[in-house]
Amino acid sequence: MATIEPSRAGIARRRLPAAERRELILDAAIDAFAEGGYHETSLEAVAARAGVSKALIYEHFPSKMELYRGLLETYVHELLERVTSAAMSVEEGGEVRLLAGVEGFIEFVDERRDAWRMLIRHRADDDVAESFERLYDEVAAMIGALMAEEMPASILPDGAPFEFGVEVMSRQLLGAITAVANWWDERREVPRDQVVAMIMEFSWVGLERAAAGERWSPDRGSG
Amino acid sequence: MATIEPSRAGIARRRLPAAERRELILDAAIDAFAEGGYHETSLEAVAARAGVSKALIYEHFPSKMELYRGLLETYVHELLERVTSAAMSVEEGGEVRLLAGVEGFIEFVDERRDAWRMLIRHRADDDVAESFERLYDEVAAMIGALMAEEMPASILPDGAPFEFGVEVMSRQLLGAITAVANWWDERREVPRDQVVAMIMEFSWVGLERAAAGERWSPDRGSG
DNA sequence: ACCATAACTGACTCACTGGTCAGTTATCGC
DNA sequence: GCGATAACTGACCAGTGAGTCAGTTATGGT
Repeated sequence: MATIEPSRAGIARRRLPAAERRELILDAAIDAFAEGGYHETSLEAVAARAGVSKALIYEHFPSKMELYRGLLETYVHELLERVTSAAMSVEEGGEVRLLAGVEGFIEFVDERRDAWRMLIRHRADDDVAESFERLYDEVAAMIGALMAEEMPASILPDGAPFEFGVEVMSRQLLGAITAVANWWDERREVPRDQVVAMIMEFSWVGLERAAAGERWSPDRGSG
Repeated sequence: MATIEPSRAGIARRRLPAAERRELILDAAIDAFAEGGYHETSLEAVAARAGVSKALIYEHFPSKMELYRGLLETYVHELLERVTSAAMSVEEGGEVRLLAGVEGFIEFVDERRDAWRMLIRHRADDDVAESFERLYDEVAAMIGALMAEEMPASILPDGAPFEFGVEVMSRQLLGAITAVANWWDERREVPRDQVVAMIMEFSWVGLERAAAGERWSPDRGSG
């Protein structure tokens, strides 16, 4: 983006205060990692994109890994925060709350495109995968908590433990949302509302029935 | 697994016919890649696991990438084949067919644990990601085709093109299934049938309603 | 028995990249 | 002005890993 040529008035090229430079590096890093993933992106490439030397990056971050992980944590947190606060902002539970949460999620994907890509695309090595799984776990847990409020205690066949069913349900929901988000990422022309609607269409009815105590049973599938 | 020590009777240690050795290398490669992903797994490690020298691998495969991609293609194909034939083996459509497809999918995950992990875990670099996306595309397309048979022409809000809604629906389904499969991968004590039931529970009711022409509408979410 | 061939290997090259360090220079408080 | 300090860099190191090659040896067909 910003070519660091001294064209821009010639002032303020080098010697930024640490905090600012740090920010620029962070920006460059999101771009770079979103584009290529962790392993494919060399620190040199990040440095080039930020218009600084690789060595400078080490003055701001202890290692490539920490830089990446920091980014991850930040955005995992932001996504989580958005979904949670969106869902909590409505009084009612159930459908309305789910809708709010989904909207918060999709909003994040819409507005923080690079961040989303970085989160979802390449999970890099096991170290990072762990951070990434935390996103999944936390979001799923949150969804689960919301769902738990209004679900009967036995949505799982054969009376398995309660949280069990909720856990799996929320993971499926998250999986479905993620799938749509990724699809959407290459079809941005589809309006946001429609994306939300498609998610609700697929997910809500199932959850609603489950909440009402209706259960799918294998017997139904044999006639 | 097979330590190549000449302990086993001492016979037939080295000098296998090419086809057999190739198979052993392939097996070792699945294990290795499933465990660590593409980038984290060195060819040397694969070689060690197969009990041969790295150089020999190059007598069977042109590059690490080709080896990996070959594996991917093979299992993508197998998964696809399983799901398709399972779904096609039932006469009826709708729920029964979905059930069969899901069962086929979960069966694959169950029986080909390593292959599943290799497919899902680390998508490696863009080259591989492309192959991987094909899996998603193809499975989604297949599911979509099955769904299309019995869905009304307008499950998408605002009358967007037909395949559009089916495409997204099938992706959500696939996303949900994948999420459950990954969850299950660390909880193998849960019986297979229960996993299938949980998927049906979440997905079917939504699809069923959609098939019946019921649509979720944003209006519902405002009261 | 023997040799042509195919299986197989050790030891190498080469490129890349994370990380370091000694040194250079802008900048800011005085 | 002028040092002290903080921003910044080029050049380097060390580890790693893909891919190669010249050569060794088992094996099966005659």
